[in-house]
Parts: sequence; structure tokens; C-alpha cells
Amino acid sequence: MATTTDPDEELRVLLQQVARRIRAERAGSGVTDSQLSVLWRLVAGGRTTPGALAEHERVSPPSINRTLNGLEASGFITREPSSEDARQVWVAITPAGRELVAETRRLRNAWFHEQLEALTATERRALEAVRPILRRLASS
Amino acid sequence: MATTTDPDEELRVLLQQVARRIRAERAGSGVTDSQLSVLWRLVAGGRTTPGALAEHERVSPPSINRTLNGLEASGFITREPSSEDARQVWVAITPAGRELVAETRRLRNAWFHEQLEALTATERRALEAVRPILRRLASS
DNA sequence: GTCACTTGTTAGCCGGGGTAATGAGTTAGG
DNA sequence: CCTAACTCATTACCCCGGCTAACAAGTGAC
Repeated sequence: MATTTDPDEELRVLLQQVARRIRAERAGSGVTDSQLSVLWRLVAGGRTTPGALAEHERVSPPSINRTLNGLEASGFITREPSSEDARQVWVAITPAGRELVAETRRLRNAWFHEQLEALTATERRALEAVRPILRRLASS
Repeated sequence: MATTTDPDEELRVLLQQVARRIRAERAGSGVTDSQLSVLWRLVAGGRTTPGALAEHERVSPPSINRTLNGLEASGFITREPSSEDARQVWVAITPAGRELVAETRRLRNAWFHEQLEALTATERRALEAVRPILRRLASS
């Protein structure tokens, strides 16, 4: 019973499954997925505000706030009221956070790296060709 | 500050973001993501057991059980004890479930479809080339 | 017949998404 | 200037869906 499946739908399902597979490689490093994502952003882009983070992560302000609470409680970020606009808050990564990013990133990438290394050169190229498409899909 | 990013890591992050983007296109159709996934599986593969579903969805037995509870309560699946092995349960999709799959699948694919249709022929081919790789990643 | 194993289920925890409401601060208009 | 509308962050609360631990029922082997 060969599933009579729309090819586009198979792609959609595959993308979801791969993402879940990646996510499953959590390595119990004490930091959650969304927390790591925020830390990664802070390393890449420097200090920012909760609102900007929410927008970047495509998540509601309350959601990002909870993530920030966890990170602050663990000492990986600091929150500091803005002096220009007292409604705003500056979110900055701490040295401990920076260190955690480096270490966790290594762990989190391990499985995926391993999978990619098993690819042939042709497959590697195919994947490269798709990178810009993924970028567009991610930001559309 | 140009992020100094490992290309493989960018791929990993992109895959996650695209998956989240797809998932966000939920269209409030009354059925949740994991429920639809199970229904889709039942349409494709016919009746099966909770254990087999859990394995296929790469999820723990209690998790699949909760999903099945929701589907049963909504009348989209039936559970029937096996006559050969009384420990086992047969899970089957109902006509209502089958209909819901058809309709929801259409809704759920809308956004993704639209994105894919905006691709050039070259990009389309690049995506096709990656399909078998995604299959392997999803099932590894 | 007993004991180990298998299958499904329940109970309870947690992360992380959402909306609604709130408080504090800023800004625009009369 | 002072009030009204708006903005940003946060709190409270709900829901979904992972997980482990524990358990009940059934099977099979010894």
C-alpha cells in the first residue's frame, strides 16, 4: 500500500522528522533547546532586548520571557534596565553563558556532523545547493 | 559581528527553523500535529498497534497513548483488542478520520506548497536531490 | 504452576507554545 | 502640563506533548 503521497507533503514530513531527530540529540547538557538558541543569538548579535529576541525566534513575548527567566536563574544571561527607555531591558550573555554555548554547541552538533560526514561528495553538494532555499523558507 | 558559524551548524539550525515554520502553519483545524501524523500513518499503512505506532513516530508508548486517547475521543480512530494476543490492541482509522486527513492535509500543506511553487526549476531539482538524504537522516 | 517478559495504560513531571491582563514608562494632543 | 493612547516587559493561566515510573493484564518458558 504505497501511501499515495503527495511528494511535497513527503518533503514537509521529512523536514519535520529530521528536525525532531536533531532535537532529540540533546545530550542532557543542562540547557534546553530554546535556551541554547537564545544564547547562540546573543553570541552572534550581542546584547539585545526581549522583544527583539521574541521577534527573531518567532515566538511570543511571554514565551521568550520564560526562556530568559531560566537563563537568568542559571547565570547565563543578565538583565539590565535601559537608561534611555526605562521600559526596555538589555539582555546580555555572561562569560558562563558564552562558555556553555561553545561546549553545548559542540555536543549538539556531534550527531548531525557525523551524519553529514557519512555523505558522499555528490550528496554534500546537493545539500549545499539547498542551503539558500532553506534560508528563504526559514525567514519567509 | 558575522557570527563565525560552522556551516554544518547553520544547516542544523536552518532545518530546525524551517520545521518550526511549517509547524506554525497549523490552521486551527481541530486536530493537533501529532494526531494528524498518526492518522496519516494509519491511512498509509492500515491498522496497527500502539507499540508499532510509538516506534514509527519515535516516541514513547505513553506519548503515543495520549495521542490515541485524543483521537479516539474525537471519533477518528477505534481501539479493538486483538483476538490472538489479548495484550495487544488494534488501532484503526474511522471514515471520519479518513476524511479529516484528506481535508487537513490540504490545509496543512498550503503554506509549504506555496513556498515550493515559488522556486525556480533549478531550485526544485536541488530539493529533489536532497530528498533521499532527508529520508536517511529521518530514519537513522 | 510459577516467574520472567511483553504490551498497553495511568499518574505525574516538565518544557515551551499560546492569549489575556497588568504595570510601568513614553509620547502625542488638547 | 496633563491626560490619553500606546509600547515593552512581565505575570497568570491554559494546552499540548515529550518523558519516566509504576502497574495491570496476558503470554510463554522452564
